Amino acid sequence: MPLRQADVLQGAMELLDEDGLDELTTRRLAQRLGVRAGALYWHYPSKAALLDALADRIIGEMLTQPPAGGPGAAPAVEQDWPDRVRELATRARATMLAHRDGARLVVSFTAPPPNAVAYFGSLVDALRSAGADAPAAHLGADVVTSFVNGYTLEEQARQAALIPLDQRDATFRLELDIVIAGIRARLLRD
Amino acid sequence: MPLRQADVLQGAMELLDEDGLDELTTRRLAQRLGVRAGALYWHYPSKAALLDALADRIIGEMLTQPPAGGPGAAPAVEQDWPDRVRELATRARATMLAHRDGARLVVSFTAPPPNAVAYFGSLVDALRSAGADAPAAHLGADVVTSFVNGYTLEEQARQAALIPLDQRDATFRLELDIVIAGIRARLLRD
DNA sequence: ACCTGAACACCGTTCAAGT
DNA sequence: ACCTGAACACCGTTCAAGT
Repeated sequence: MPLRQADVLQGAMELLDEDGLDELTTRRLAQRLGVRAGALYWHYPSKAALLDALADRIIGEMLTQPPAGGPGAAPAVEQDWPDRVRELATRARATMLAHRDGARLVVSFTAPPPNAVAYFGSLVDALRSAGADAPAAHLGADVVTSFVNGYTLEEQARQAALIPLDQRDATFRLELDIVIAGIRARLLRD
Repeated sequence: MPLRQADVLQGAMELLDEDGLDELTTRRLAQRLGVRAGALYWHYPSKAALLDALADRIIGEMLTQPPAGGPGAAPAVEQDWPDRVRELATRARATMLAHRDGARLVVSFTAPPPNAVAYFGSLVDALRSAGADAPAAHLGADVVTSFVNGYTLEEQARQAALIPLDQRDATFRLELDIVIAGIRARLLRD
């Protein structure tokens, strides 16, 4: 049976995880799919478009459920905003680290794809729920995003396997808390 | 007269600024230097090594004079630590923006080259002078670096020319101040 | 010491033609 | 609708041989 777009994307994901971004060529991907390189252009207009779709798929893995009590939720523990921001930031980093060259790929799209917009929106919502107005929440979401991307990009580039993961986790957590403290001080008390 | 390593680096810098990182190929660089591609390998062992050198040269442009009153300096205004951090962060962003694909290139080296180490050291010194102990200063320098890199990378990627520069400058400044406020709260008062 | 010539093993992309 | 075959215009890198 013929290839569908989803098969191409799936193959690209597997090739990325196995061999990394530099080995993810149209020819190698085509070979893995049992097809010639030219065939890919029936499914995606360019390699760049395929990589954008791949980035968006990875970003999709960062998305969590909305904050707390939806309909039928226990009235229970409302997650406070720092915990919500920590959850989103932590998932973003973990997701990028889970894929070879994940940070490099995620940071390389040209126009923000749907899931990137959704992710950013979750961050904005968390800050609005804490009392920030729209411009402030946008600013805060942007600092968090920039920090997480910059941090993870460097971590992944320096093959940080030299430092054990739990230690890197702790450092990330400490630095993230600095950013959160800054948001509290400058955006939620001014 | 024959080419020297410095000529090759200079040519690479010019080609980067004119045409961007994707057009910076060994063949095009060689052509600009009046030489065949293979000749470059007498000066640099690989294209990656050349790009590392180029990144380090750009990072060198971020370095400023050490903080304040050296020998013979006016006893005058001692720069306080937030201003020093702001200066370093602002110069880093401005330098990356000044070169086409500057952020992408700076963020892509494998092992931190000399100027990157020096730059990071300046940031650490600024925080130590503010009373942070060594681990805290390191943490703080790292948050600033991650933030600046993540921010500038995205800014430059999204061809942010849509938004006027002075407005982007203002946003950067606001977000940087959030990071600085976090450092003050978590590293200089605990 | 520094470079050429020529090759090797690749790339992304296009497109007539096939089924 | 989906793919092949074959080409086009490139890559980075190596290395004998030239000067």
